[in-house]
Amino acid sequence: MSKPLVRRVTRADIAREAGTSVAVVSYVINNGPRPVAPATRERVLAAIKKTGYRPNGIARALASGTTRTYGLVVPNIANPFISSMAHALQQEAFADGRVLLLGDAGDDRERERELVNNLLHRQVDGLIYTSVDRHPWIEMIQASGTPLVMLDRVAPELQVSAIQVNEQRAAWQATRHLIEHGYREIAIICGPLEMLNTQDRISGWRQALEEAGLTPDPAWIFATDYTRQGGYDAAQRMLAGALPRALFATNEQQAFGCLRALAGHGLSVPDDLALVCFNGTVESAFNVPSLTAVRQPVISMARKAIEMLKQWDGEPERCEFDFELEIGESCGCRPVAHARKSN
Amino acid sequence: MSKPLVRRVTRADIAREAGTSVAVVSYVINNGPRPVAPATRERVLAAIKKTGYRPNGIARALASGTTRTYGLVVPNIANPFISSMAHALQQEAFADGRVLLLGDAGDDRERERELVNNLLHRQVDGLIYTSVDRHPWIEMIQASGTPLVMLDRVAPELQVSAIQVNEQRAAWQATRHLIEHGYREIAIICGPLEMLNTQDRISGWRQALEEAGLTPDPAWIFATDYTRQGGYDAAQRMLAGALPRALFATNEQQAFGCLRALAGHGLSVPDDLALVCFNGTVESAFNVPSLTAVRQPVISMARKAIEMLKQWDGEPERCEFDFELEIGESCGCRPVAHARKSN
DNA sequence: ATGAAAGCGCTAACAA
DNA sequence: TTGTTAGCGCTTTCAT
Repeated sequence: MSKPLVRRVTRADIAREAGTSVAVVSYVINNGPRPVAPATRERVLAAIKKTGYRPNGIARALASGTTRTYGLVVPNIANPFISSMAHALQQEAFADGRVLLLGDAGDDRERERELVNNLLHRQVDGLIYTSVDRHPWIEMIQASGTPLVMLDRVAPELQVSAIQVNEQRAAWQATRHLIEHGYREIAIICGPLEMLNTQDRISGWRQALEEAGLTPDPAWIFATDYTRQGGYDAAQRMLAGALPRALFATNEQQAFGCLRALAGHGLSVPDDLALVCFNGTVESAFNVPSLTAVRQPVISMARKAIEMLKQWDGEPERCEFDFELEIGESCGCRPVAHARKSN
Repeated sequence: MSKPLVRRVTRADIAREAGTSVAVVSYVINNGPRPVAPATRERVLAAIKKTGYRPNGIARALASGTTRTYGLVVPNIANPFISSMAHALQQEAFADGRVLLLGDAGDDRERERELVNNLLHRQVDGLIYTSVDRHPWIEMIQASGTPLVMLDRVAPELQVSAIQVNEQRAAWQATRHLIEHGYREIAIICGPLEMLNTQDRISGWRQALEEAGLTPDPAWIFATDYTRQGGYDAAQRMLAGALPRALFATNEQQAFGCLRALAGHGLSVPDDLALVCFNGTVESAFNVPSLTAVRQPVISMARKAIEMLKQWDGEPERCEFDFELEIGESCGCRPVAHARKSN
C-alpha cells in the first residue's frame, strides 16, 4: 500500500472536528438519506471548509456500487467525426451527472480489448463502444453484466443494444445524388472490405447504380484505410486508370486525402470529378470546395445513447437515426468559391 | 446500495472454489507479494477461468491507494491538435500500464472546474491539464496533493510543473519566415487577447516585425476564437479593410476558416496572401494548398508528461520543447498543387 | 506456503 | 435527529 505524501482528510476527521458521527457527515454530504439538524449541518460544513475535505470517490464507489462513470471506447479519437461524437457524449453524460472515461484504441484491436477490459474492471455504470473492426468484444462485456450500447453496425443476430444510422441507405442516397446530377461513371473509395460498415456503404452505392440502370464496375471500388493517407493512396490508384466522373468517399478524411491527390494531378472538384462523402463534420463545411456530405445527427444520437444506458433493463434495443445529406460545392450543386482571383 | 442484476463473482468465491484462502487468490492474481505453490496456483487459475472472475478495480484502488489512472483535462477535444495530443498521451499512459481518463471542458470554464474536481475525487494518480483560459484551477489540484503537469503556458511565478514549446519564439520564427519571403505587410489572426498564449504569439509576431524594421500595425491584429468560424469571421473583417500581403494565423482551425473566407473573395494563397499557421496537424499537410505551420513535437511532449507524473516528487519542473516550422505551399516556398487543370 | 484479519473510506441499515 | 456498525472487495501484514 503506497503511502500518500500527505495524509488525506477523511470523513472521520470531519466527524471529530464537527463533534458528530461519520453517518451524519455522510447525510450532510449526500443530502440524505436521513435529515440533519440545521445547526449540526452548519458545523459539518464548517469543518469541511476548514479542512478542505473532499470525499474519496473510490470508497464511495465501492460502498455504493456505482461509479457515476460511463466508459466510451472509440477506434481513433483523432478522427473528427468520432471526436465530435465523443464531445457530444461527454456533454450528455455530464448532464446525467457522470463523466465519460474515454478510451482511444488507436485502431488497434488488442488495445481495444485492453481498454474494454480495463473499463469493466473499473465498474463503469455503462459502456458505449465503437469497434475498430467487425469483431467487437461484446461477449466479454455482456458476461460482466455492464450496460452496453454499441455505436456501430453490429451483426443483426447479436442480442445487443445499438444505435446507428442506416448506412446502406445513406450511401444509397449519396450515390443517388450524384446520379441525379447526370453522372454515370461513379467510383467509390471505401474502407477495409472486411468491415461491416464498408460493406453497407458499398452495398448502398451498388444499389443506387443498379436502380439507375448503371453497372457497378468492381474496378471502381477502391478499398483503403479510413484516413487521409488512405484516401490519397486510393485516389492515386484511381488516377492511374480511367477517370470516373464522380466519386463517393466513405469518410471525410478519405475525401480530403483524395482532394489532395486530385489537386496534384491538376484536377478540380467538381468540374473534373464530383465528390460526395460520408460522415461530414464542420471541416467539410469550411473546406474549399465545401463538401457535400452525409451528416449523422450526432447530438441526438449521443442523447439517446446515454438515455439507453440510464434506462438499462437488459433488453437489447436497436435504434436507427435519420441522416442528412448536406449539400456543399463538391457535387456540383453550387458554384465553387473561386480560389483564384482571375485567369 | 444498488443491487446489480447479477451478483458478481468475488474473490471469496474463487477462494472457496479453489479450496484456499482469499489471500492466496490475491497472491496469484498479483504475482505476489508472497509465493504460491504451483499446485495451488493452478487450482486458483482454474477457478478463475471457470467462473469468469475479474477483480474489482474499485476495491483494488481503495485498498492499494492507486487507481492506475491518469486524468487529462482539455479545453476541446474537437480541436485536431488537442486530439492528436490526447492520442499520444493515451499511448504513453498505456505503456505505463494506466489509462487516461479524458475530460473535455467544451471551452467552458465551469465545466472545466467540475471535471478537475471530479478527477481529483476519483483519486487519479496524476493530472495533465490544459486550461480553457488563463485562470487554471491549479490551487485546487495542488491542495489535493495530486501530481500535476500543465500542458500550457503558465504564469512563471506559479510553482507548478509545465511542458510547452516556447510559443513566443515559435511565433517569431513563423513571422520571420514570412518576412524572409519579402512580405512586409503581415497581419495576425489570433485568439482572445486575454489569453497568455495569444499574448505570446502576438509578442513573437511583433518582435519579428520590429527586428526587420517594420511597424506592427495594431489594425492588423485580428482577435477571435480559436475556431474555424473564428478564423472565418476575422478574415472577413480583414477583407473589409486594406489587404496585407501575408498572414500569421495562430492556430490551424483559424487558418482553415480564413482560407474559406479568402476563397469567397476570389483570393488565392499564397499568390494574393501568404499564410503561416500555428499548431499544424496532418490536416495542414493534406490541405490544398498545404499549410506552412509550426509543429509541436506531440509525441515527445506526451512521453515527457507521463514521465513527469511517474517521477513525481513534488518539485515543480518546467520543460521547454523545440518546435519545427513545417514548410508547405501556403507561404510561397513551393509551387501550389494546381486545383484547376488549365486556364 | 498458507490463512486470519486489519484496514482502505465510504454508504446505509439498524438502533437509540 | 443522531450514533453504531456491518458491509463493499481488495491488499498486505502478521501469524502459523
